[in-house]
Amino acid sequence: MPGITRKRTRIQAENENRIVSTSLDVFSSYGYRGSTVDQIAEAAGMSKANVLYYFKSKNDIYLAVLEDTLENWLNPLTELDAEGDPLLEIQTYIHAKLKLSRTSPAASRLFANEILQGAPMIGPYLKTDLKEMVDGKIAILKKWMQQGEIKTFEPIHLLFMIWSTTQHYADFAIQIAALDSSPKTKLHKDAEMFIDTVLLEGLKGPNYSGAFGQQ
Amino acid sequence: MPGITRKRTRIQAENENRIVSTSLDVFSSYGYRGSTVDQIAEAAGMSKANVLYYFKSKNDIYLAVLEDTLENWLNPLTELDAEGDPLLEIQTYIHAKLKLSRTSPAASRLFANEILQGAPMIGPYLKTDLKEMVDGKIAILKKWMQQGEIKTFEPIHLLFMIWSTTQHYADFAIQIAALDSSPKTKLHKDAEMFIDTVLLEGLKGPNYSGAFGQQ
DNA sequence: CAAAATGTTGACCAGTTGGTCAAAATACGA
DNA sequence: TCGTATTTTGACCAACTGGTCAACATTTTG
Repeated sequence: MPGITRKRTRIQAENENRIVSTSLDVFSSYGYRGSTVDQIAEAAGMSKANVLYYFKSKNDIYLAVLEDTLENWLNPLTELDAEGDPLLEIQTYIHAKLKLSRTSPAASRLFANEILQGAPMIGPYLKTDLKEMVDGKIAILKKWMQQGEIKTFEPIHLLFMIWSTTQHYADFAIQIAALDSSPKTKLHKDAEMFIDTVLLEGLKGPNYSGAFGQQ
Repeated sequence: MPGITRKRTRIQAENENRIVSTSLDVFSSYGYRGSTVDQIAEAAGMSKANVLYYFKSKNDIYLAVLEDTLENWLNPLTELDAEGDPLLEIQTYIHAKLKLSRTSPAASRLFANEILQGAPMIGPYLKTDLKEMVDGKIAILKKWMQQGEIKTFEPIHLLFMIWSTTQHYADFAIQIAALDSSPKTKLHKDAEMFIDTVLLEGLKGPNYSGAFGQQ
């Protein structure tokens, strides 16, 4: 049994990685309920029985995929630095999230699916670890507001706007493709320009004086 | 057979309505694949066989629910008026979408699920009817840009930002609840204030002179 | 190289699911 | 009230799904 053995063999490592990485595509496309172990097995190029030799249930595969993706997906927010220039920090965060949306749309859709279905797996994580990190970042935003660097508002809504706006390009890619035929590089460049222009300009507070110059 | 008879009887009308309206909750909570006819039957308070007497398949129920919801959900955009004050028109649209997100979160989630799964049902609609409407509204935004009423950018991204930001409060309600414990009325009021403050301010163009006054 | 450990899979199983059908129950018009 | 049309449902079916298992294949190791 792979789980109990002291050392992971070469084949174990290879196959577990293969299952997890190909499962991301499957789960993100069809959701948990909509994905079958047969689909995963075919995507990974092995038999269903073999998939279930490495992960004892479909749910275990799903958990492994979530864990594998979660850190990467939420990482950029940790970089938001209280000591940096406020608007530049926010812009950097936005760009990082936009880039993730472009390079890892499947990860975004995996989470969107999970949350839409009521976050049955990551619900507890949201209320503890994620909330803790978010609370820390909210404190930073509040400080910037008090310093007059950005406008004053309930800070969590800025995070919601950044998350929703950037993730939209991954989660609703099908709708976007139906409405806009421009190539993806142009689309994402335009998106970045729009968000920079509007959001960052709209955030500037009374005492703002930073890398963007006063207008 | 209910579909063929010339007149819909009272009972037919009642039951079909009941099935469609209770199915919205089911489909929006679990997605198409995750919902079962048994769940729908239980939610509607009748036997599965009876549900399938009124709709010949699960897919037909889903289509009826989508059709029933689609119009309502996309309606506010039609109101965006080329002759109105630009920022006021946009603000009105944002408020209408926020209100829908608050009063009909299930509708929002139904579409989010459908789009996430690749829009298998409404894909064609997106490329024709919706695109046509959106193109018309883009033309209005371009006019406002040329008049200097709002900043210049690729206009479709404003729609994307409004859609994503407002729908986020319905689609990601679970995550929001995990991160923010304030009552829903406060949450939505704060959201509206934030979006008004930041987005509308960020949109103002060089020649702007409207209901909001010059700052 | 041989035996022990690990890896692989077809066949199979039980539970679920979408959908059918005949028969019973109810509503309704004359 | 009675006969016809509509409504309702329990029993049933075939396809699908997650998961098991014994037998076979390959890799690793002494």
